[in-house]
Amino acid sequence: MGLYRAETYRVEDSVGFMITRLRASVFAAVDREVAPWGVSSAQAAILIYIAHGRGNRAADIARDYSYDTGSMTRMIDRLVQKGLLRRVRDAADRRSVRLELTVKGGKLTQRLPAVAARALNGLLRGFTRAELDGLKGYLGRMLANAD
Amino acid sequence: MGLYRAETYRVEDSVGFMITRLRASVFAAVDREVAPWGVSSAQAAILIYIAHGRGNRAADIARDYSYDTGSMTRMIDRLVQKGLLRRVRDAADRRSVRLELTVKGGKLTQRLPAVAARALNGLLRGFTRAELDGLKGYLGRMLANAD
DNA sequence: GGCAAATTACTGCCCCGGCAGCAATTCAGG
DNA sequence: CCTGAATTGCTGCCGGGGCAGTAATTTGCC
Repeated sequence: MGLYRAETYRVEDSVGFMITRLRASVFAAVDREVAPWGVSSAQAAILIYIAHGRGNRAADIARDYSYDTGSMTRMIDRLVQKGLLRRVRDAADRRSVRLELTVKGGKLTQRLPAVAARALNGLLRGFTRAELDGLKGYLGRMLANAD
Repeated sequence: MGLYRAETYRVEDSVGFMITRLRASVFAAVDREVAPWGVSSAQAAILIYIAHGRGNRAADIARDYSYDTGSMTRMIDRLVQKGLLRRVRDAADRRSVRLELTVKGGKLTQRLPAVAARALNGLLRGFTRAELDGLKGYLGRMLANAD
């Protein structure tokens, strides 16, 4: 009854394999673009999140990006070590650590959206707006099925 | 001119973010299914490749799956350690190591395609054949743009 | 008010994967 | 035949990410 059957299953035909490969390509493309600024694509996503004022605690990012909080801690470690982010203990709720962009981090982050957009547009060469919406619709439906 | 613009760029709207999330969901779904047999989704893909007789050297798998050969070495290490795979030095070309399924590995691998198919079908609930083809078409076009 | 439950951050341990560099081996051209 | 190039597999090092467990703190409920 399903679309994939055991007898004819080939890894390379599976949508899982294609997505794994494409994810690697997206990472590589964005990494290439942001590398001159000394950050990775995953790090850039964190910086943009904070710069947009969407939240400033590790738990916020972990929730919105579906990340593990343990991974977040280490991700922030790397950004702090690069001098782009600062940890400030929250006086009101002392369990929390507020994340603040340093001056250097703020300047850098202004550049990142344009750079990320360029990388994605390269991968979407030849796509119409409607096709992108169609693709995102398919991805959204699979994500909904995953819950 | 591109579909994404710096001024309106939001990480969660980007197709890159959705693909990253979906890849994690696919991994998690397949991992859940194959976990009872003591392997991961990535390991299952290697075993299926070998069982299908598509090639039996690390370099073959690395090429067809777009993997790094260093990663392959470690992946094979884990499968050998679990007693599912055996390394046999090739007498004809002594640079090569032929990979052979052990009896235990062969028995296990027979089960894997059905299990992987079930996981994918769960993620594709509600998809028609045409929609799956449409999705794969989009993914294929992005992959082609990445080269 | 006091105690249980939830939240936040962190840590250790694991798997996955890229890059660069290496040694052994094979192959191809002069 | 011999030397340089290519291939194969391995290693160290790094970033990314999940899971489980822990300590500190806050919150909610009796």
